[in-house]
Amino acid sequence: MKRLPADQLLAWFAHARRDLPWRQQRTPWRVWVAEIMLQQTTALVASKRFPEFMQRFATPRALAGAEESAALAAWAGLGYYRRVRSLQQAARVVVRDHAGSVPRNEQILRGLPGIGDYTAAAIVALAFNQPAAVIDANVARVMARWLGHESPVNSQAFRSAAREVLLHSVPAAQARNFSEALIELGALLCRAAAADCAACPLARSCVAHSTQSVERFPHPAPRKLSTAVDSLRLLVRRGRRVVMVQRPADAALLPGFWELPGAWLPRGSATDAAMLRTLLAPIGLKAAGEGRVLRQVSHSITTHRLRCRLVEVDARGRLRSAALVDPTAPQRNLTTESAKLLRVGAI
DNA sequence: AAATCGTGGGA
DNA sequence: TTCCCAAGATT
Repeated sequence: MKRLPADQLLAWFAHARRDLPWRQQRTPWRVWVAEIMLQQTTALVASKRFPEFMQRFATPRALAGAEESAALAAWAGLGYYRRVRSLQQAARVVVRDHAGSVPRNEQILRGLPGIGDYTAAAIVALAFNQPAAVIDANVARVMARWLGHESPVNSQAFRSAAREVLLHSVPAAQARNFSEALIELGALLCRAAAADCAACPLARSCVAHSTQSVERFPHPAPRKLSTAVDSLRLLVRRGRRVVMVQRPADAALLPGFWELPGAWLPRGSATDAAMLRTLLAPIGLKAAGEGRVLRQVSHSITTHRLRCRLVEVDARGRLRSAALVDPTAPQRNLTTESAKLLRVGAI
């Protein structure tokens, strides 16, 4: 079987390696948290948030013992909040079943909430220097090109081919550097849009490069289309505070988060007095007048593109199922959409 | 197993 | 502005 040129890869990594926060004081817990934070999140964003999160939750035990709202607050703005909820659940399992230390076994790790094939392999390799098939989007792209594999990167055929080559190529004592080097190679050289083959230590043996077809691999995934939505958010003042409501605990989207009262509406919906009445009635309020638009921001949530308008409304009534919050110092976990509407300048 | 979950940043 | 991407997991 073809084998990746590990020595050349490691030599390249030795000088190209970026100095990222999670590569300092490497411990299993720091590796784990970093891998979760980096899921679908750029290294630039994660590097700004990682140090503070680790300071706040320095051990699995620290996170396990915290309130969920504190964990969410430390994750605010990173998105995919299920990640931190799962991480906290997993930390509790580790405290309960593993005396608070991160398991070294890939299968045990794989069974913890929020840890899939990639993250289990990454922890084993990067934290414990054990050989594993660490295949993230970067490595998948590198391997698809290097092998010239025609199958989609999420196919079983490609995955098993890549896994076999990786496990056959990884130097037993260099699992950490080898695995991290391939990720780094994908991030720095073998990028999706533009590959820098001239600098690549794998180019000599790369099928895509030798056939001048790097841009053909991997085959692009079909585009998911997004929906345009108008989000109407109401600003109802009570002195210095404003009315906020909490999303249901079983909501598919952002469960348990607080936000300004309002709704998502089909793009172009009328925002007349009747609409205000409909939105305010559930929280016991009755609008006086039509309200006025204070500002508009754009935001997107997975497949939805939101145009968010903040409408100030005078309303009376006895508040139900809602809370009064100081918008300059919100104590609760807000949706980013509402936070954006309140953040832009003073209201 | 295709659809869904958030967000910031760069092109 | 708009589009696309970024160290995936879950159902």
